[in-house]
Amino acid sequence: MTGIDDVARAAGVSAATVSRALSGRGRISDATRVRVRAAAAELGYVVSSAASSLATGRTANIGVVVPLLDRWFFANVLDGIASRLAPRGYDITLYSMSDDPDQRAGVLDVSLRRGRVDGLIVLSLALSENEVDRLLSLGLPIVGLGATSGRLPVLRVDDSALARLATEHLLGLGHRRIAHIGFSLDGDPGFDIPSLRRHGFDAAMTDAGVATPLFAPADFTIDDGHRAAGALLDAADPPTAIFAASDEMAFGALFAARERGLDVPRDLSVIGVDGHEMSGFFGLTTIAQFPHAQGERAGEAVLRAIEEGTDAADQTLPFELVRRSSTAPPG
Amino acid sequence: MTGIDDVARAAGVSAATVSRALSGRGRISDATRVRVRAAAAELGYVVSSAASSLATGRTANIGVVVPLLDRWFFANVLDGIASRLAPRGYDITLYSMSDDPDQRAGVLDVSLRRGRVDGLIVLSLALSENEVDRLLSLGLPIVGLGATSGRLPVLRVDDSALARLATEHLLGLGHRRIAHIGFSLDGDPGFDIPSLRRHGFDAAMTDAGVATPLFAPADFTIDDGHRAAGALLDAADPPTAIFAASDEMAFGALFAARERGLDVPRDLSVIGVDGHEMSGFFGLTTIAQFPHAQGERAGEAVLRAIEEGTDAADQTLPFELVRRSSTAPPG
DNA sequence: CTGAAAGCGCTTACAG
DNA sequence: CTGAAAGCGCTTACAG
Repeated sequence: MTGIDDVARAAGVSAATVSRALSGRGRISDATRVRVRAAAAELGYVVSSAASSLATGRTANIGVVVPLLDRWFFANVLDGIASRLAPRGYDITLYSMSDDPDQRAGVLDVSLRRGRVDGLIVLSLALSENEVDRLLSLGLPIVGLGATSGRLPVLRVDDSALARLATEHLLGLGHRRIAHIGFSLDGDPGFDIPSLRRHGFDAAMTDAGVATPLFAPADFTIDDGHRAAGALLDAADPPTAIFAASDEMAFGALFAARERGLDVPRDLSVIGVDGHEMSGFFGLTTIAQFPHAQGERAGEAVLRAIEEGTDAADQTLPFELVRRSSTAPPG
Repeated sequence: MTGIDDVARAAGVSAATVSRALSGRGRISDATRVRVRAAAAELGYVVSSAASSLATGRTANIGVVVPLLDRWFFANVLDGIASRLAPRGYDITLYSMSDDPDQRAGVLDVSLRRGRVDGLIVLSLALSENEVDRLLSLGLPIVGLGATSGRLPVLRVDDSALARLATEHLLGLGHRRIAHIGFSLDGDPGFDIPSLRRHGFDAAMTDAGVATPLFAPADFTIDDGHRAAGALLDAADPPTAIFAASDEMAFGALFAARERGLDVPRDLSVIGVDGHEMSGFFGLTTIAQFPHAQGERAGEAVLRAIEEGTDAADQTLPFELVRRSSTAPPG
C-alpha cells in the first residue's frame, strides 16, 4: 500500500503538509492543496485508518448494537442508519447481542472497549441497569433506538400509547375478547418495548372494563406468532381479535386463522405493529412506525452528538394507525 | 481509558510482557501470564484496536460488502457470517454498494482502502471487470458469495442448474406457457446470479422445445414481483406457471394471482427460489438454498484464508427442490 | 504557509 | 522468560 511519504515525495512536500492537504485541517495554500490531492489521487492513496485513529483518537466508524440481524425491522433500521452515515464518511461496525450472558459480556466488556468506534447506536435491546452502566463507562456518544434505559439518550415511539391505540381500535369495533401476543421477559425490567406494549394493552383493556385480558407469549418471529395464535384459537373460548406486537407475529396469526378455516375479519380481527412491507398485501391493519426513517434519525443523532460533543437529545418518534381489511366488528 | 502501562504497573512487569501475556504470543511463564491477565481483568483493560492494528497490520475485522441490507436473504446471510466470526473475535464492518457509480467508487477506492479489514466477503454483487480489478488490488483475502467474477474465489450454488431444476419441475407437471420473473442488467455481464438463472430457464425451455419463453423483469422485491406478475397475468395469453427468481417475488406473484381471483395452483403454478422463512406458510414450492448456512461457510472461508495465508477455494453450495402446494399440473 | 519532531498505544525482534 | 527500544503510519503543536 502506498503511504503518506510516497505522496509527500510525489508532491514535493512534507508528510505534514500532505496530512493537512488531505484532511482540510490547518492552514495550507490552495496551490499546495490541489497539487497534493492530485498526487494522492494519482497514487490511489487513502489514509490508514489505524494510524489516523491512533494519532487523532477518531475512528470515523460507528458501532451498531443489534439484538437480531435477521428480522425485517432491524434490517430496515440498519439500512436507514447506513444511508445517513456513509455519505458522511462513516463506516458501520455491527455488534450483535444475543441472550447468552457470556456473549453479551464479550460485546460489552471486550469488543466495544477496543476503541473501534466513535459512537454507538443501540437498537431496542432490553438492557439491565448493570449493562447500561457498562455501556456508559465506554465514555462514547450513544443513541438508543427504542426503549432502553432512561439513562441513555433515546429515540422512541411511545410504545404504551401505540399499544393503547391498537387496543382501542379493536375495542372501538366492539371486540371484548381481545388477546395480545407479545414477549414477556423474566425479571421484566418494565422498560423494554414488549413490556411497554403489553402494559399499554392491559391499561386500555382495564379502562374498558375487561379485567383479565388474554395474553400469549411469542418471540417476535412469524413461526412463534403462528404457534401462539394457534394456541389461542384452539382454546375453549377463543378471542375474536388479536393484537400482535409485531407484523411478523400478526402474519403468523393470519396463517393460523386460515389453517383453521377462520375468515379474517369475520371470525377474527388481527392488528399488528410495524408497517412491514408485506402488511399491505395481507390487508393487515397495523400501527406503522417507519423503521427506515428511525434509522436515519438515529444516524443523524449520533453524528451530531459526536461532532458537537453534546449528549443526544431524546426524541419521540411518530406512529400511525393504518386501517386495512384484517379488522372489523366481531361477526 | 486504561492503557497497557497501567496494567504493566499493576502487575509489576513491562508493557512488552503485558502484550505477550494477553496475546498469547511469545514465551512467558505461567505465573506471569496469570498475574498479568488478572490485573488486566481487574482494570477492565482491552487492547486498543488502532494501536494494535498499526503495530501488527492485523485488524481482527472483516468487511462484508452487500448490495441491499433490507432483503431477507442478505439479512440471513449476514447473520450466518456473524455467527462464525464473533466467536473468533472478529468484528464485522459493513460496506453497502448501491447502483450509483460515485457511491461504488467511494466504497472501492476509498472506504475499503482505509485498511480497516483483514479480509472481505463480497455478497452476490454484479461487478464489472474493472471493479474486480480494484477489489483485487486491495491485496486482501476475499471470498465471494454468489456468482461474481470467476477471478474471485467464490462460494456459489450453480444458479443455472438451480433454474433448470425449477423450470423442469414445471415442465414435468405439464406446463408449457411458463414465465420467468427475474432481473435483467444493462450490458449484462452474464456472470451475475439473475442472468445465470435466466439462462438456465431459457436453456431448459429450449430443450423442451419452447422457443420463446416469457420473461418479465423485476428487482427482487415483493412489490416488483407483484407488479411483474400482474402484467403477465393481464396479458392476452397469460402463463399457466411462473418461475420467480426469488421467493419474495414469488410472494408478489401469489398476491397478484389472488387479487385476480385466480386459484393457485389450479389456475396458476408458482415456484420461487430461496427457502424464505415464510414460504412454508404460503405453501410455496421453492428451490431452497439455506442462506444462513451460506453465511457460515463464507465466514469460515475468509478466516481460513486469513489465517493460512492461502486463497480461499471455490465451493459449490447445495440447493434443493421443496415441493409444496403452489405447483400442480395445469388445470 | 510549511517542515521537523514528538507522540498516539501497541508489538516484536534483539539482547540478556 | 523478560525488558528496552525501535517502529507501525499518521497528526499536530511548535518554530520559523
